[in-house]
Amino acid sequence: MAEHRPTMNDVARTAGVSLKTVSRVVNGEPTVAPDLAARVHAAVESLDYRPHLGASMLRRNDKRTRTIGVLLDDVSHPFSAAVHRAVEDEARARGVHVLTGSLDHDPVRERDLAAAFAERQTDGLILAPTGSNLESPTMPVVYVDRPPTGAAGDTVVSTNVSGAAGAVRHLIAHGHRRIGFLGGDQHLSTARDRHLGYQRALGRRAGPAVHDLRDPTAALAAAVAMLRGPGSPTALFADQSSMTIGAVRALHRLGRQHEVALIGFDDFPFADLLDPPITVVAQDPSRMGRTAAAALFERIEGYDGAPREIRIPTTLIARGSGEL
Amino acid sequence: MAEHRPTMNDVARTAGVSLKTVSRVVNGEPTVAPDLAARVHAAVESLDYRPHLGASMLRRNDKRTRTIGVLLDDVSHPFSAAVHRAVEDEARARGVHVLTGSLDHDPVRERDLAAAFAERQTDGLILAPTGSNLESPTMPVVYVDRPPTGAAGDTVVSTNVSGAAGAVRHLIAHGHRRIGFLGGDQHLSTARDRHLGYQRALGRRAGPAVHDLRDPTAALAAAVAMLRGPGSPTALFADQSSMTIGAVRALHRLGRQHEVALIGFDDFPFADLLDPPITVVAQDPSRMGRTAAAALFERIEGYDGAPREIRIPTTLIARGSGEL
DNA sequence: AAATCGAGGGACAACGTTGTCTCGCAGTAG
DNA sequence: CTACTGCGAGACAACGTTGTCCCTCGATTT
Repeated sequence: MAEHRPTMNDVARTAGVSLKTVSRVVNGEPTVAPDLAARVHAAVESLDYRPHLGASMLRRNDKRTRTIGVLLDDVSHPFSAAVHRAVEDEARARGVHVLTGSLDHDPVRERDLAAAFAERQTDGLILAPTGSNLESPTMPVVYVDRPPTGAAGDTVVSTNVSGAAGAVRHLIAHGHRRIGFLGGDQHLSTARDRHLGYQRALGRRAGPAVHDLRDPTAALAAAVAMLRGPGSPTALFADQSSMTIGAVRALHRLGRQHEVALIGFDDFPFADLLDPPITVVAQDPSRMGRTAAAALFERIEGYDGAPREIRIPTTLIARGSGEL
Repeated sequence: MAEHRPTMNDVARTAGVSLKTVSRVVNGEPTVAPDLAARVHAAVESLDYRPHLGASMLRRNDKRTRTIGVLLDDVSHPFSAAVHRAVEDEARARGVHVLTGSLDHDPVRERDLAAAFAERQTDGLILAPTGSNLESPTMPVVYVDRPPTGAAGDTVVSTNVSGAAGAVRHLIAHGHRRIGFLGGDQHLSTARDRHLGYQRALGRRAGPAVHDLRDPTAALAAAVAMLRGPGSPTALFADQSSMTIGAVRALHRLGRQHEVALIGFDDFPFADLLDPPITVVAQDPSRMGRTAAAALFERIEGYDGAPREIRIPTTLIARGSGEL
């Protein structure tokens, strides 16, 4: 015959009890006699019965799916990956599973995936917003890395302005006056905030700045041009790790890695093994992920306070490249 | 009133058609008059109706959930993260979503998560097996990075033996005779295979070997001990990136990074920026992920051939640390 | 010994959707 | 003018599970 998934009815028949009793046992209700429960468990084992999640969800439509969605820029990027892992750990502690997606800063993908997750009835969403306006979400959402545009919700961000300002002040304290800025996509508030911190620390002395760099290669080219140009800076500030990598490559290519200072925003692996070791403003992506997950689960549990902005402090890790 | 999710019935009422017609429109059946379809679409929009996935799955129980599971060692590890991203891209191209989990080499977690995903009715699973015996899975599974124990299935692996042997032969060709081995958990076939490649290339000349190193710190200590001990090797081979990092730190700490050669299995970010740049046997995790996903989708589509072992070639990237 | 009580367990309906069947109606042929 | 065809659309049942209600049966009380 056609083999079909065993149902509660099948279990009930082999255990010699009623359908409802099986349901009780499976759901752990206490009002079942021990011997019956044992018979049911045995039948479940022998048939390899698994409850049909769809049917269960249908009947008690209040039930959580115990699944959340996590939409980040790129799950293979170290920052996103660390956030993802931290969220997963928090979720696991609560028996919740995680659906993931990489957005690559594409608003269309953001909208599609958010809608798909909504349809799948995830209980909530952790989102690194692309910056386009989003429709008001149909489930709890916590934003991470940057605030949403055109919506409100709990947001977990790094202290971008003060972190960048601290880095630049560190350079100033070591005697630098001409400090170049290498920045990514200005549509993202992180890039804007870090540039703002840079400007605040320098005031009128703000040096050459290049924005909207797409990748390390673009940053490399921009850094080389900046260092060869007139009024060549004595120090560089890079607003994210891919910019920092480009800057490192540029300095090595020019052979000036020991005479031009460099501080990067966001730590990266092996920064301490380079020559010179790279001074960075470290974010704490694990803590950001944990915090975002904790906030999301509070919302899922029903907390209904005003949107919160949670700022995770950055740490200046002086390794030698910024103190030249 | 209690606000509840709009149902097809609500849509039917506002559109002034029957329940079934709404079902037809939502499912894109062609036999609906255009004006009715338009009315239904308008009603769907205005009510923000979303089909209830559970109910849908219940009725047509053949339907795919269009979700797969991906269980890797640690989604924040660069190798796993790259595999994950590649799988996600393949899945997206097919309109499939991805549930993730990090196993941390824990067989309990592997079993729990695989069972949970099965219950959620994922269409398939991509798994980096922990090495414990697993029960025969209830859905298509493709193994990645290493083959399963006590089960059979499509498996996507790197050419571990020949890759490691090639690296060691590279060292031999540059005059090295005493070559130390730094290896991870021998329960994993990757560690065993890479050690086997090392042994094959060296034959009777196999040098000092340390196994079961847990992390870079352990590898650092082992490398220092090895280099200070009698018959100190002139070259090191590290069987995975965390071992390589430990070896790099050890060489730097001893100040011998320019006199002891080093080749690591698995590339890592910025290996080319270190001093000296690190020669590695690069895996291709993106291709492994894409290949695994492609194989999984073939299985999901019903392909039922014998289990395949797909070997993804490694590439020796000579950067300077292995040619001292 | 009769009445009461409580707990275990079963019958039944309902969740939101889709497959099947049927019906109505317009268009066409006989 | 009737009969037939075909297509669009509605009525109804069914998917597997859980909530509600009720019944049974043994134990306790008076």
